[in-house]
Amino acid sequence: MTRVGMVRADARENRERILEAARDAFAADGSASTNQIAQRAGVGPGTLYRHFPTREALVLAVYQHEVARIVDLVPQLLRDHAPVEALRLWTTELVAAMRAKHGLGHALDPAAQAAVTEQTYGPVIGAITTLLDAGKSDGSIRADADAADFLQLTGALWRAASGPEDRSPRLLALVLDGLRPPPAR
Amino acid sequence: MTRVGMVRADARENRERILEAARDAFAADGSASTNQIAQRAGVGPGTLYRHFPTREALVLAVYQHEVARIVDLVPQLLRDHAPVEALRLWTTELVAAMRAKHGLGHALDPAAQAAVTEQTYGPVIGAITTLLDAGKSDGSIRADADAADFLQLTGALWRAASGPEDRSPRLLALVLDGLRPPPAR
DNA sequence: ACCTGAACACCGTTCAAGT
DNA sequence: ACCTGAACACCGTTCAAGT
Repeated sequence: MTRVGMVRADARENRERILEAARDAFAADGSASTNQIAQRAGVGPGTLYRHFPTREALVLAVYQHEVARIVDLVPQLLRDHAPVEALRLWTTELVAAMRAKHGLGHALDPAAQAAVTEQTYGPVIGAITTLLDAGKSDGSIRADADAADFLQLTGALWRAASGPEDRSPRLLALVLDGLRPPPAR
Repeated sequence: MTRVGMVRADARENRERILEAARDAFAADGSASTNQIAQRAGVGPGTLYRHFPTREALVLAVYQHEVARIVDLVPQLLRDHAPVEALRLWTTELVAAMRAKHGLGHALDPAAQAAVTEQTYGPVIGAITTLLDAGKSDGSIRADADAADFLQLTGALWRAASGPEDRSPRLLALVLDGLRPPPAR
């Protein structure tokens, strides 16, 4: 009873091992070759190309995997911390990941970069919205705080993180202060 | 009487032709190969590498050439236009050039990108300072306008220019309005 | 001094042959 | 259905041989 969507176990395992090898290889060197990654994953180059039809597709998959991981952090953070602190920790994680993966971006032409943004924008906005809503509920974040605005500012953060000294924690603190409700009068 | 710094005429010509071929090739396709460029310039690959020891060095030279060209535009613009209009035209040119060369940036690792910035920052700040000073002299630009601030805002401009519709002219108009002196009271 | 172009090691990608 | 790995066209870069 073979069904559509049925995948052989070895194929699924190979896919996972290639993705993992790619993540490690890219972390060490953004310009790691597909053949190197295939070898590191213990598969032939043909197998890599069966799962990811171009180098770009592989890079994109690594990005999406990373974004999904960070988005999934939200519930745990909200369980363990107050909303503003959860938002601070989550944003720190996001900036660190963007910084680590930044070298990868250079391997992508503008079209591919647009694809990444499009694929990841929704989930990231969703995560920020959840975090902001938690703060709005308990009054620690002002009611008109906007997720898209916050993400825009986050873009400035990772540029600040790329300098000689990492000024991003200070900037992040500043932004978070700006989200606090105005003092009652 | 051979002197240090003496260069054979054919060498100088080759250098210029390679640079020109590289500029054209990169404009069409940021990932044009060095061998293609050498062929386009009518020289052997070895000649290209004699003048530019790595691909990166060639890309850097193209950038610097372009920035120098734009910086050199300033006197002409100030002769033909009022300071604020000169600044507007000059910035438009800079943003257009940055946009055209943006694909090139992707071919550079972060270290090389830092090198570009370092090499070009001084002259660009100089050009902006000249333009702002002209406006301060005739009272069309406020006295505390700062060249570094203006350049920072320009960075945001070429990001705005990369979107589906080019919002940069509107943003530039806004920034220029901000440079006007405060109304007398 | 400088130029040429064959050559090198390696790249992303393909595909015939296997299981 | 999926995997292997030799092979292809091309990349950035080098270097012996020419002028």
